[in-house]
Amino acid sequence: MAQRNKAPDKRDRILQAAVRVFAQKGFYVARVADVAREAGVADGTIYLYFESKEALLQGLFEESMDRILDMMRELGGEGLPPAERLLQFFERYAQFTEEEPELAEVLTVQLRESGKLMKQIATKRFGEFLHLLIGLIEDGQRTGAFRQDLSARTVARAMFGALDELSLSWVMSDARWRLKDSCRELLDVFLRGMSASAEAARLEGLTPGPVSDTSARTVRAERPQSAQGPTPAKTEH
Amino acid sequence: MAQRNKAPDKRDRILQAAVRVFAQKGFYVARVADVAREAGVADGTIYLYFESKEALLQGLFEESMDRILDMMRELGGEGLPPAERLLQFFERYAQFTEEEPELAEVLTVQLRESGKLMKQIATKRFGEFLHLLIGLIEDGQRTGAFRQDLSARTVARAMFGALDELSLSWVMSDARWRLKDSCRELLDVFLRGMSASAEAARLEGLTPGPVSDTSARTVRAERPQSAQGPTPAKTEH
Amino acid sequence: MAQRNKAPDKRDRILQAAVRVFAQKGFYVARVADVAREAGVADGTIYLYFESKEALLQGLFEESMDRILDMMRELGGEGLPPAERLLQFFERYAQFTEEEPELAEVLTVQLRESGKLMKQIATKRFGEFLHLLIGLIEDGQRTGAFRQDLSARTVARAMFGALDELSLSWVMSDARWRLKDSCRELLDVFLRGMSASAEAARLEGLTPGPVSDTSARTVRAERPQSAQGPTPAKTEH
Amino acid sequence: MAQRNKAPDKRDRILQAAVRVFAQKGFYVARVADVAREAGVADGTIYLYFESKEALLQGLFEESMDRILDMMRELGGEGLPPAERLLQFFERYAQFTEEEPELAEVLTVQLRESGKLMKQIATKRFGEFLHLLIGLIEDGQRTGAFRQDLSARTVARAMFGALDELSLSWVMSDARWRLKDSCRELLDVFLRGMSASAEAARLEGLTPGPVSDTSARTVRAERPQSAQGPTPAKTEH
DNA sequence: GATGAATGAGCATTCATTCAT
DNA sequence: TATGAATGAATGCTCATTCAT
Repeated sequence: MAQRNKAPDKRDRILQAAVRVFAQKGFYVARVADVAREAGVADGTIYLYFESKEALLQGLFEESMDRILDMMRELGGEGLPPAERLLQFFERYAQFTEEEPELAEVLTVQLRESGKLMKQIATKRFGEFLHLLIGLIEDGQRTGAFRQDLSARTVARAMFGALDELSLSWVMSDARWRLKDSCRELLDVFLRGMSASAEAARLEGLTPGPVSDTSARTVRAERPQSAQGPTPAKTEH
Repeated sequence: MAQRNKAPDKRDRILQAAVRVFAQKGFYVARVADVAREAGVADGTIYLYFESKEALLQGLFEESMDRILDMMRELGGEGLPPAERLLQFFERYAQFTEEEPELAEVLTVQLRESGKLMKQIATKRFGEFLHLLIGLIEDGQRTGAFRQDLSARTVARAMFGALDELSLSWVMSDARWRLKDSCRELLDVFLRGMSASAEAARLEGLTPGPVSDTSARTVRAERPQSAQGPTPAKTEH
Repeated sequence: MAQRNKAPDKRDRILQAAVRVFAQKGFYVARVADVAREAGVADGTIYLYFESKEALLQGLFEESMDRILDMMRELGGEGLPPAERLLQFFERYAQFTEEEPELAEVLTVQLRESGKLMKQIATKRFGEFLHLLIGLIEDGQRTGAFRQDLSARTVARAMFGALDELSLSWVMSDARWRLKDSCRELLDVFLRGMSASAEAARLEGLTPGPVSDTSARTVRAERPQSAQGPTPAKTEH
Repeated sequence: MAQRNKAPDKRDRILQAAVRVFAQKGFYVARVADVAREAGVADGTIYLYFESKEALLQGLFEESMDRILDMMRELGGEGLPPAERLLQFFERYAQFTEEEPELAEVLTVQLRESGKLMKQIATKRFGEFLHLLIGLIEDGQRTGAFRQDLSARTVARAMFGALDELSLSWVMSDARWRLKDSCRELLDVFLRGMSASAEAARLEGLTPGPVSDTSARTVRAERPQSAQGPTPAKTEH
């Protein structure tokens, strides 16, 4: 039966071992004995903390996602503009991946496989995660910073997919470029793409260094269709 | 070794059955006997056409990807503007997913898991796929339509990630909205985000219906910000 | 159903292929498909001539043994002394092995394994084979050439074992010495050992008790029975 | 990998069960499950002690041969005459067979099949075994007790073959005569045949041509080498 | 007769899980 | 709590045999 109180360090050691092993071999290929060896405990010990191999993955998933969710929830104060908060979101996501690539890989890959394996488990926390993004976008839409002809859900999902893919490709590649930079670049594209007024759509001030935005202003007039009517009809998920 | 002559229909039946079964249960959970039953053949028959369960997945992956790659390669004539060709790319991707959701699911999920299972197999064809996207973006950058301060590779990867995620979420949801619409919406965001001149970034003319394209021409001034200073430094993968 | 009339050449090709394949891989490791390929026929064709894989071995065994038995039966005229006929027996056996080492190997090895696999099949013909040897020895005993205190059956069996072992070791070794010479050498030992006239040949001093190497000759008294009658009581098989 | 510490009794129980099962059904026909049942353990338990079915046979072979080799190595003191030591060798071999007929059967049969299955494994220990015999014979040749015109290797191999065959026939027959007696009888023949002093023991009259038993002495001219020295040229293996 | 694609029973092996110590 | 030997159900794969052509 899963214990959460006693010898929490052992439980953690098992979880961390599981992260490493699952990242390296994949959940199905990894053996419980592999995790036990990596954790430095006996096979049976794992079953003192987790009911099954699957429960181990579930525990790993839940606790990791909780940490990520916590990290994401304390995004810079509510007062900050949505673009700024999105930047923080992206950067934290990148930072998390860079700091714990193995965990990121497990989450990234298993989140897919989970569609079959533990839909119910993942759904809840992933839903929350997604809703954080959706909320940020909707905030921007409310304040008028972001186009309102977009489905926040669609954009959020796409953002997550893009972010996740960059993250995965970073994790998979041995050569290590700056994931954070790529994420900023990605956000820049998204922000421009979502910008209600063309000139606003910049990473103004967000990117390090002096960036001028001068050409931005001239653009504004346009997006008639956004004015005239939602070019891309909001889509539902 | 796989036979391609004998009874091609049987080989296909097995592949199709594998798609259904793998989509439903996942590769590792699925039993070879499940595929056999679904295909209406004996267990052993599968081994007349594929060397192993893994080879079955590989065959499935390769042939599907080849079809997708073929589909993507014959994108509208070279003369069309990159934005238009990207739209076709997105639409075809969406259409493929809508038409063969089970196959899409297998590819989408396994492409991740493949990181462990069949990296070498997937890499080649997925690389080609990615390069199609990269090529389209680079074309746009060359013609001046797209910003040149972006890493085509990063954007392509992000695009794929976003597209893939939308596709997956569509596949996973039982309710079926119009994936193609979401993809258009997604492309709209990307095109605006990548647009060299803000005003040019439109889906104008791309979406069905009366859309004027006139403003497009004015845009070309080109990549001021890129000139003024690298807003988001190009990142590498 | 086994056919013995039509296309006898095909049946033979299969048998010969079986000899090669069984010799090379062993009966259990060899696949029916291996034999078919070696024979240049389709898998199914084998079953037109033999009821089963086991029947194939049986056929192979029976026909080979029949040839060997025929060869052994026409040993030099009845008039020849047993020793001479034994020599012919040994030489023919050696010759057969040298000429058809693969077949010899199959017979030699399978005759053992056959203890489990086809006791009944082998028994009959092997029994005949053994009886030829026994007959030769008994003839010698009758004529007084050979000691009568030996069990012809025991000696025959031992002879066969020795012959078989030499044959096997010859077959197994890549270097090819003259098997026939070894067999003659072997026979020489046996003939001396069986010789009725050799009064010197005794088991003198072999029985437990105080024995000295030098006293060997003098000791005889200690083994009165050896002196008085058949030293080694005839043993039964 | 095989464990030797944990529960040595269990490992032994498995080995003993394997002996019984392999003896009864033969290695290839026997199922791992049969051995498990016979040993009173679960199927999987076998794999805690042996890597594979084949490794089980190997372990069985090695440990048994080691026991036999040990038994044979401690033959009566070095001071005893070779004939005496050979007797002990034969008797121990017979005793071993009589005491552990099933093991003897497995070794006897598998030693043949091993030509294909585990040549490398068997070779080493069987080689040692053979060399014990060869050594005994060469000792006798050195002391002048045995003829020096014989290849010790050939004779040893023949001895083993004869011994093995007697052993096998004893094992195979349900009726149980005294194997030890047969072996003594066999040794008697060999000793006489190898005896240096037995002037009567000749291959006289064995060569083709008109030979009469009585004319033995006259014939010699035809086989000059037989007269002058080593009658049968020493043969090599 | 000949073929060889198809069959499916059968088995070695694995590994998540248990439980006596 | 912790252990790790033992368990045995589960499964990928093989291959002797069949039979439609």
